[in-house]
Amino acid sequence: MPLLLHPPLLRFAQPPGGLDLAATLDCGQAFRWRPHPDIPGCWQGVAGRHPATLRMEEGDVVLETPRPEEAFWRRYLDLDRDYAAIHEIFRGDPVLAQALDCCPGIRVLRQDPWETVCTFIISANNNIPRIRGIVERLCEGWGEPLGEGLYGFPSPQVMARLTDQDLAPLRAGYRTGYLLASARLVASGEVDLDAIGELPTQSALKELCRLRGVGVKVASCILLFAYGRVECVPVDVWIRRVMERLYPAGWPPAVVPYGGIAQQMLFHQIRQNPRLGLEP
DNA sequence: CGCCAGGTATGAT
DNA sequence: ATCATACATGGC
Repeated sequence: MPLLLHPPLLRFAQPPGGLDLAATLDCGQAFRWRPHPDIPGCWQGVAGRHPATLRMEEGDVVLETPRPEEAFWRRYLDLDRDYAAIHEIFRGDPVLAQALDCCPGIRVLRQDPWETVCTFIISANNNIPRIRGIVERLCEGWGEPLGEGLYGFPSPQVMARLTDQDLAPLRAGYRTGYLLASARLVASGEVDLDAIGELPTQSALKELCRLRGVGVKVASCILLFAYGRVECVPVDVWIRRVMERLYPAGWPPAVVPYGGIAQQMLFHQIRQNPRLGLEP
């Protein structure tokens, strides 16, 4: 069997601050990556309409993908952001220093906005394995075939024409209606996801909340995980507990501009060890 | 059976 | 404005 599913190779020199693929691709910000069944440390999946297999080699990122779209992947993996400098700031705070020891190479992705809208609508009051399953069935049913059993994420135009019955196989429950209503708002241009990228964070948040099934928390996830607004902090039950307990006055001032990255590290750490947020 | 899962929408104070 | 409750589904 070929080692390389997607022969054309793309290689990026070790980014500042490093990259931990497992921590980054499997930490609850993206739902379409899975460990390669045979090759340890290797991940395969789809970003938007771009399939790929990823692995690390001596600190470098190595990507197998049908077309070598370097700019796309550089942006997707946030390789141009200096995480080493951000880690330096986090080192000044005992809690974040500890989180950093736990997951040093975690990065915040810049995913496709529409895909992120949908995956986080689905995430509400749901668990991660089930979110994965619903997203997978959505793409297999309505996404563009990309070969090798992979599918792109269906566009808002395609989803806007679907019915409740079309999406019944997803088993998404009441979120199905939210997906369809949101697809129609985006497809009609009533909510403009490109324009939102140019808005100040507060206005962008408000605009995203016009979508069905999108409240403040989901909107924050979209700004953080699709638009690179790393100051945005999605507050779920876990993070709320941690913040109340450990940062009653909010982040240290130097951390504020990178609160979303700090949040992501803490979330990852909690998932590995649920103690952090809970006890005295 | 009841509880929970990266919440949100809705209607009542 | 704040607060309680229902909401589909599946795993434990």
